[in-house]
Parts: sequence; C-alpha cells; structure tokens
Amino acid sequence: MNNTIEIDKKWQKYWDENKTFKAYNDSKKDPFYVLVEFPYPSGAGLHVGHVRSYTAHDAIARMKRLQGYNVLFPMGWDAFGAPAEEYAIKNHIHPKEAVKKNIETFKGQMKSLGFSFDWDREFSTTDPEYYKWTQWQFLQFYKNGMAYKDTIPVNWCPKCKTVLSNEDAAGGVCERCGTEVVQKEKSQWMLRMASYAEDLLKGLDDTDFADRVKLGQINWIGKSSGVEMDVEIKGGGKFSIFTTCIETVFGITFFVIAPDGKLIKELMPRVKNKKEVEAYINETKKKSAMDRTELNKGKTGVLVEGIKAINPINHKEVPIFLGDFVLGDYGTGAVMAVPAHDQRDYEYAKVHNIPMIEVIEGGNINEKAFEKHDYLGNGCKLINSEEFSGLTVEEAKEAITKMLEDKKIARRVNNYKMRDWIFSRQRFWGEPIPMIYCEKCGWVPMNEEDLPLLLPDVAEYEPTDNGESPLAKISEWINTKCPQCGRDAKRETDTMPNWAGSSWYFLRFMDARNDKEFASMDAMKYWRKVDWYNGGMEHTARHLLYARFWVQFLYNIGLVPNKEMIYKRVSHGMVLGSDNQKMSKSKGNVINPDDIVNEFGADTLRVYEMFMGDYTQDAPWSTDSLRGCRRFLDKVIRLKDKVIDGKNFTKELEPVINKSILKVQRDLLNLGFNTAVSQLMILTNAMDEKEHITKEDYHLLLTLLNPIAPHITEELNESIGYSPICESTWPEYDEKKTIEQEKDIAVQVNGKVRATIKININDEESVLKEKALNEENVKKHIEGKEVVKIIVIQGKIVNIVVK
RNA sequence: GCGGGUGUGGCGGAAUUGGCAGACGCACUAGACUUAGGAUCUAGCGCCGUGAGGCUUGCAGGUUCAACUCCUGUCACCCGCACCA
Repeated sequence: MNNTIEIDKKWQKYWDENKTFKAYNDSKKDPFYVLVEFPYPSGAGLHVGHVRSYTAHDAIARMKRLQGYNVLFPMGWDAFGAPAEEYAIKNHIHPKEAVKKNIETFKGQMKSLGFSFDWDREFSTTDPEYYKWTQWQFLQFYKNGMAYKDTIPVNWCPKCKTVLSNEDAAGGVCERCGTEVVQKEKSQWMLRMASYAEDLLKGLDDTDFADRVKLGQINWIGKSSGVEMDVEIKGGGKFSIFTTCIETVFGITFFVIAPDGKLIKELMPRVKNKKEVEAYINETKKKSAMDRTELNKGKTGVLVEGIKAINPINHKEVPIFLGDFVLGDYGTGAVMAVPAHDQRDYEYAKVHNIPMIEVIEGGNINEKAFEKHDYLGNGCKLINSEEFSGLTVEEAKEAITKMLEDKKIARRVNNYKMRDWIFSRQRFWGEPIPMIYCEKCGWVPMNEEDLPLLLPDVAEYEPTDNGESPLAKISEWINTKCPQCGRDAKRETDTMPNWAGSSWYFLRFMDARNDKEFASMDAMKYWRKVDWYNGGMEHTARHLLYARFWVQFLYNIGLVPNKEMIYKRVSHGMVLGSDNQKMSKSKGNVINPDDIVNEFGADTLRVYEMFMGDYTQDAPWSTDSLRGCRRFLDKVIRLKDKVIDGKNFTKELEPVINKSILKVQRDLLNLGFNTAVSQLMILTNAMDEKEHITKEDYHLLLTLLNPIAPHITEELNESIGYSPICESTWPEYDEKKTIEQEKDIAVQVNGKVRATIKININDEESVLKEKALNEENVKKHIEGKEVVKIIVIQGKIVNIVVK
C-alpha cells in the first residue's frame, strides 16, 4: 500500500474537522489529564525523541477516550529563551518572528504524526495573553512578600552576559553554553523558594512521581538536620555555627568561617593581620565556582589573628580560620572543626598544623579511618568528653543537644541546600518584570489592570557587557510614571527566566481561553490535577521543583484547589543514534522524523518507537527494526483478505483475543508500550494462521492497535464497514476466556525438564501425576531411583524429586 | 566521597506472586515462489556436543523440589549531586 501518506492525511483532516479530540470543561464524564512537556520550538524541528514520548501519551489519551473519559491532552510552546534571541541578534529580526516560524514547523510535524492534541487550547508562553498572567502572578509573589530585590554574589555567564540561577549553573558551568561561570555582585529579583523547602519535601507524599524523580527532588532540596550553636568570642561578641555532629563538640580545635560571608566583615576591625585576611577574601572572590570546587580541592585558608573563640562546652580557647571550603550562604557561614572525625577538617588541620582531639573511640586520626566513614550508627562510644564519655554516638547526640538547648546556646535546626530562586535575567527575550522604580517610593508594582507589560519592538537585542538588559537602551520604554506618586520613574529592565512560563502552563491548559483569570477555580476543580505528566529526566531538578513551588504558593494564597497539581510524573529514555551515541549534527547520526514519515508513514514510526525498547531506558535507533514494524502493519493490512462476515469472535481465537485486550490496556498504563506492541503482533500472527477471520475479530484487532497506529487502523476499519474507532468504545475482556482450556506444561525430574505433557485445565493433581509418570523420558530418568515426592503446581508444572 | 540505576543470545529486548529463560522483533542461514526481490511463504537460529546429553541470565556463594526473580559478598559500566558542615 503506497498511499499511506494519503491515508494519514485523510484521517488527520477528519479529526481536525470533527474536533474529535476536543476536551470539555463542562463534561459529566470523568476527567483525565495527560500532559507531555511542551517543547521549546527550536529551529531544528521535532526530534525523534519527542515522537517517542508524544506517541506513548497519545496512545494513553486515545485509549482513555475510548474508555469513556473526558481527556485533556494539550500542546503549547515554551518559546521564550536564548536560541530564538540569538537567532534574532544574528538576523536582525524580532525573536517573535523566528518563534512564529518554528511553531508552524513543529505544529505541522505534530499533525503529520497524528497526535490527538486538543489544538483549541494551544498557546505560547510568549503570547501577551499568556505572559500577562505570568506577570500577574509575579505581582502576587511580590505582594505577598515572596519576591524581593537583593544584591548578592550571583552566577554570571560572561558569554551569555546574564545571571544564572544556581540550578542553571550546576557544576560551575553555564547550562546553555558550557562557559565557566564567575561570581558577580548584582542586584537581582529573588523568589523565596528556600522558605518552601520543607513543604516541597512533604508535598512529594501527595504525588506519584517515579522514585528516581522523587529522589532527584529530595537531593536538590538537600535537607540536613542538625544543631545551630552560639559561640562566644573572647573579649565580646559571638557567632553561630551549624553542625550535624554535635556529639563531637569536645573535639573542636578550631573554627572556620567563610571568606565571602558577613561574619568576617563584622570582625574585621578586630583582626590583627588585616592585610593577609583581606588578600584571602579577594582571592576567593576571583575564584569561580569551578575553581572553588573541582580544581582547588586543597584546603587553603588563613588564621584570623587577634580573635579567639570559646568552645561553649568546655570554655577552651580555640583559634578561628578563614577557609573557602566554608560557604557564606549555607548554614551560618561558619563551622566548628573537629579534625579527628571529619575528612575536610582533617585535611585543613594537616595543612595548617592544627592539633586534633579524638572524642570517639575507634575514630583513628589517620586517613584510612575516613575511608570507612562508619563511626556513626554502629554504637561507637565517646571518649575525652567529660560526663558524656561512654555514651554511644546516638545517645551523646541527643544528650549534648538537650544540654545546650537548656542552656539556651543551641537550637535544633534544619538546613537546606536549595536557595532562593534568582529570578532576573539580563536578556531581551523574556517576560518583562512588571516593577517600576521611583526615586521617592522605591520599587512599586505595576497596576494589575495595566498588564500585560509588552516587550517593545526594537532593532537590537544584544545583551550588554555591563550586565544590563538590552531593554535598558530603550528610553521610551523605560521611562514611565510611578503608579503610586505619579512622578517620573523607570521600569525594571530585567526579564524573567525561561522557567517562569513553564511553571504554571499546565494550569492554563485547564482553561486556556480565559481572559478574566489565569484559569478559573471551577475549571481547575473539574480537572483536579495533571493525572500523568511526562518529561525528560533533565527537568526533574529544575522545572519540576519550580513548578511545584509556584503551585504551592498559588495554593497558599487560595488560587488553585490543590497544593500539588501534578500527580504522576514519568520520564522517557532518550532515542540514541544507531551508533548508540546521543544524536547530534556533528556526529551525523540524526534521524529526522519527517523523512521517516514520508517514506514509511506516521504509523510505522509510531509503532517502531513504541516497540524499540523499555520506555524509560535509552534505546538506539535502528532502521532495520523500523522496517520490521512496517512489515507488521503490512501484515495487518493483508489480513483483510481473510475477513468474512461474522458478528462474533472466532471461537478458537477467543483466548488470545481476551488476553490481548487485557494485556494491551494494562501495558499502556504501565509504560509497557513495547510489550503491548508485541502482544498485538502475537494476536495478528494468531489471526493470520486462520483460513478466515470474522469482521468482529478484525475490528477488535484494529481497535486495540488504534491508539498506537491510528491512521491505518481507521482506514481498514472503515473499509469493512464499521464506523470510526475514534467514536466507538474500548472492548471489554472476559477473564474466564483468557484462560486456555488445554495447554502444554513441563515435567521436571530434579528440576530439569524431561518432557512436556498436554493437559486440560481441569485435570486433577492425580491425573497430572499419572500423565507425567507415563512419559518415556521421565521413566528413563527415574528408573532405579526412589521417588521422594512429586510437586504439582496446577496448570503450570510437575516436578518429580528422586534420590 | 554520597545517592541512584543497569548487567539476559550476533542486536533491541521479554519473563504477575519463585514454576519450561530467551516471548515479540531485527539480523543471519537454507529452501519455495519468482525475470527480479529491500515482497511473500516454509524451516532453522543461546553455547558445547555427531548423539544421548551437558552448560547458560556480570562473577562467587546461599536458601528452595524449583532462582533472571529472594539473601550475602563481589566486579563492571552508566547517570545524578558533590568542600552543604
């Protein structure tokens, strides 16, 4: 059949014209919301990797519709961001033109693959009708004290000329261009995400994310429970440290404070070796995050002369050091150092010749001890710790904490690695932050009714070296009036990060055309939440965390019905090149889905990508295997020649038919797409073995295959005179009929298969024993031996144990 | 270093509660039909062995009538996080 493309087009048109996949907000049916991450519409077009996850969820959506659900399966565009902007800089056109063109390409490709998206809900994050609400939500953050401006050392990418969030600069390297990130002091808009750390952790209990996704979130939040303890400075003043090992407090031989923290600034007047200390502080500033972690593992630092701390537990005088392994923005920016029992402290002490005090038995002061790293939790006992000596680590932890708490010099606290969200970008192509700076009133939010604050049309989009957005050059845009006092004022020129628009788009899909609210509470209450959300593993730390934070905030101010609006999160594996490497232009191993669709048809590509392997694992591309899937579809087409009239299933096919219904519907909901296809092949083969099959047999096969291969199945189904599958229902299976009456089972002697016997499912145990013992080969193997026992598992196996 | 994951034929991969390991497909081999075959059909296809049979799920043990599956130890590879106190 070489009119595959025509068939594809015919049914795509049919679905479009009949609005087959429209989701209704006023339906009496049960809702089911399937979401695939909306793509960034790049110039490269759709990737075969997109096809994998979209087909998988398209199949789920299609089956769920046939099963009577009101399915919401939307698609849109996450179109703010650097690539469109870079394209615009190069070609001197407005990024929105590039975005428009790319969206057209993507959409055309998606339609050619027959994805059952409800296109009536389509939008782009760059639409003013959409980003109006992103800006509006920012104002809610601001008005609730959740957005603030702060001057902090931030990650700065010298190439992209913009600030990056901690998440974007993971590993000390710019996420986008790979350039080493440097630290720069800048005034930035921040969202108080750190204050949601505990809620984001707890909220995971109300979700059904895949384990690896949950772990990704937990790791990123990075909770650690410990004690914050006040330390007096000799001659007045004090500071606090954070530790998770308070039981080692008698082993303190020095303290280390962060060179980039506030504490050293406060102490500076009392420091005797100011020059040395200042030099070290400056040195640290110059170091990028990279230097400070990867390259420079050695423990640099300097003694702070003239200042001594007092160990609160035994009042011993202890020196204070500066060391860049202590971070200014984590914990209190100061640590107690117990070199006898901590790897880092040990290394530092060695470099700076600081004595060590052993306080836990068995925690030898040598490098080997740290390899074991196991004094915790194995009942080791304290020594050299006054009245606490002899207690186990666990007991001492509690007892010392209690004692310090009672004396009011320590508190139990939790610390989190996750920081506040740096929300400013010095780029053109993002949502303008709707804030105005007035000399008299300070930062003032725009009036909500003046939103959206549109991006202006300008000629140049280049970011500037001084760290200002290109918007800063457009004076007619910047200059405005203060909404509060009416005086001359200036707009914020920074824009929002790429993650803003994607933090709430799934809510907008629930009510995409609402021009009064970002989404109505009624619509959100009807859909409840995203039942099933698919996206790449690379987004589990950032996007998912941002989105959950955003939603939790909206929930707390009463704007969404649930604290978690995403229930299940699954992740697909990558489609690799046939050389088992990540697809890339430079490697020349890229497969363009358009080429495949044009040569083999959309259904072949869909079936292949479902069949290629475990959905959650990476899988290499194989054009040979793809051809095999085309052959499978050809076989389904040829099967039509065997169809004769008949309203019932062929009797002998009933077991495999019922089994297939069960397996396909179960597998589609358990990410078992490859085994669902395999079962459909088995069913096809079983039908193919028959001289004739009934129309009903054939219709059943086509219905089960329809979610994965929707075009060809509709065409064949129509050709035997049935009404469209997309308007009919999913078949029911009969549990009883899935069981075969007769089957072959194995007979083992001492666990080794020696024969197979034909049995009836109702055969008694004694009958099975008799049948087994009558087999020639079985007789041979038990001859002259004593039969100890015979294990019979009904309908499965017989095992004869002999001695 | 910490955390997680994965190891099954030539390849992609199957295997509810332990119950015939290798489903399904690819590649390959032989044959049929053919002017032709990248079509279709038939048969074969884990390894060793002519055979009976033996061996086989990274490796080594253990539990069991029975282990890819459970337990202990171990190796290899991959992916996150990483001076977070």
